[in-house]
Amino acid sequence: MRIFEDAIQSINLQILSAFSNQGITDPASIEWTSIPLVNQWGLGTSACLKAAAFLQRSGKNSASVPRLAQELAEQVAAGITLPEGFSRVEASRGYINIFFDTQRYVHKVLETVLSEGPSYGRGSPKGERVMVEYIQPNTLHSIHIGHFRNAVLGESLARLVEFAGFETIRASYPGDIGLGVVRCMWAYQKFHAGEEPTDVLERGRWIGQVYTEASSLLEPKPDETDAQRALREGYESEVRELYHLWDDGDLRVRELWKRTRQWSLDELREVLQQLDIAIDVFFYESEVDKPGKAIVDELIARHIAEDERPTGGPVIVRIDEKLGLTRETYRIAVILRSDGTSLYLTKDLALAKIKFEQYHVDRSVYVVDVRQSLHFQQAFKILELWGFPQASKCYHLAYEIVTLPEGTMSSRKGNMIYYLDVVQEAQARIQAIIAEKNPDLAGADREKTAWQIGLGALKYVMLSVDNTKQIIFSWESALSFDGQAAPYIQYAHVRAGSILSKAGTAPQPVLPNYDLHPAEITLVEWISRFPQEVQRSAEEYKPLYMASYAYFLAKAFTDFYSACPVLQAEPEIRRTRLAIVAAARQTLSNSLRLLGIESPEAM
RNA sequence: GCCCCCGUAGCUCAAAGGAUAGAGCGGCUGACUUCGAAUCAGUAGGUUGGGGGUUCGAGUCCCUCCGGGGGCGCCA
Repeated sequence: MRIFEDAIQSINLQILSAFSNQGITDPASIEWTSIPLVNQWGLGTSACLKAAAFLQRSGKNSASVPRLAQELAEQVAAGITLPEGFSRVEASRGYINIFFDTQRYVHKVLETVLSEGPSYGRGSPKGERVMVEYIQPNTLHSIHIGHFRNAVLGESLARLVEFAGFETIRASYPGDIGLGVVRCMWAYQKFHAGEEPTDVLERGRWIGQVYTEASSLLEPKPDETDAQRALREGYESEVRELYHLWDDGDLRVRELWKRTRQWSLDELREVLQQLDIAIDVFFYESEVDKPGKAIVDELIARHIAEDERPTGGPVIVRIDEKLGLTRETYRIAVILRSDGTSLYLTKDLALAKIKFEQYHVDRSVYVVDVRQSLHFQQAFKILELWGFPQASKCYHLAYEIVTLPEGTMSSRKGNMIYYLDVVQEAQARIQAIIAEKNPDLAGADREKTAWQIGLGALKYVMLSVDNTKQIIFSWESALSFDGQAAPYIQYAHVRAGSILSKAGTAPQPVLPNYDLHPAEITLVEWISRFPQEVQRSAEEYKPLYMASYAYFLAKAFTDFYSACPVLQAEPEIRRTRLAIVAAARQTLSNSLRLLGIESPEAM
């Protein structure tokens, strides 16, 4: 909800009515953006340019569009009766610009922010239920920096969608079964049974190392000897045997599986708590294994899938053929192995059905890295062929992976960057900085603050880059805390808080009675844009917009801070500025919260 | 061969089809006796990968080429 929305609506109607008097039907609605290049506060619209183009197109006027637009703008502007809250209207270069009565506008913004507080910017209920699925780590792995990007992105998205007014369900989908998990179980029982450490975080990482070892033992080597190959193939058949035992529900294998799996889930729970992520529902791959197989049977019966098992093949869906596409697009999807065990896709089909039928979701968002794009295109198309209308409401939020300067991370190469190491290093460095810059902040307070800042900085690194772009991780850049980074935003929040606590009096939303400084106006304008940014970020599933906004808001505050004295100002000015500081602090805090980043009181 | 993503300042990245493409880092010059300098002021740096097209208007949309990354029947 934009401030002065009703007044803007009345202006829109006046413009549209002026258009329709001249037979102009395009544009059908008026859009406003902030006016660049002028040091006055208002909104501008290019509606007359569109209208002029319409007139020319329909042959009603042959003048050049810019000239015609300017004439129209002058004519329309002259006929506008400005509602209360606006000071003047002008026609400029084909645009219509309306200017706020700055003092009244500032008053209105301050009133809104200070009365709504933490709810400032919350959208009205949308009446739709959104499920955000994120955090799909394989068990028996440890959480690495790629999982971190996923978790941070998904959580921010969930917060944005929720705050924007959607009923939101946070779903996590740990991969607790599959070939990888079985390989690791195999290596554990064969080489490391009983060796595990007791500490929760240590144990999660330890089993991750066993996983790496298993991968390397089972990986074909280009220069392997016959004996090595025979050994590896022997291992491989042991793994397949183990998978079949799990599949058949063998009690001992299931017990081993549950025990090792729990180590990873314990680590996951710990990490989620650290990241301040409260998952509403955990789906496990193992739970959708059987339902998935039932679905395969159904798809075969309905002639959507083809069973090639009689001839030694798997169960497949010829998607392009079913859709009548001549160019290969969705290709052929394998939905069940020839030996009858399930695949990723088998299980995802079952999970989608559960989301639709048991959770009644209107929109289903999957936060999963870009390499799974084809998988999701296939899954959504199969759902469509299967007859789920909700398939069109499924959205794969594909994000690019986190790589290293020397290339991709992989357990095989042994160059994994683990979340726990990075966050620990970040906290250590921040503690050192606090010790130097703010020695008074000590002990447990220093540790807590260092945690808020260190983790916040890492989260911001993940959120301030578009999800379509790779992040090349280096310790150097990830742990750089200067400039456009979370600590800058947090610092602005702290500075604002410091002024308020020194002021002693509670800020009130006063009506300013002096000419506001440009830095004051710019800051209040940024504050006023917050609700729109919330909606935009949520509707386009782009936490980046909020990350970017938060920085510009902080920058506007910092500019104000260095240009406008608050506590030493004349009483009337001081009262207004205190309210602006309070509103800025509140909006900074709300923005950071939507990014999943904490707002420290001191730093 | 087919599909998807990316290409913007030296580097990392922003930019609602709109008015003169913006930040940070790095470079250079300055500012702490001031509401704490995790900061600020100033300065340098661009034919938005090339070429066509649509539009009154294109970094943004379409086509094409180049360069980089990813994916493509029984891994997830």
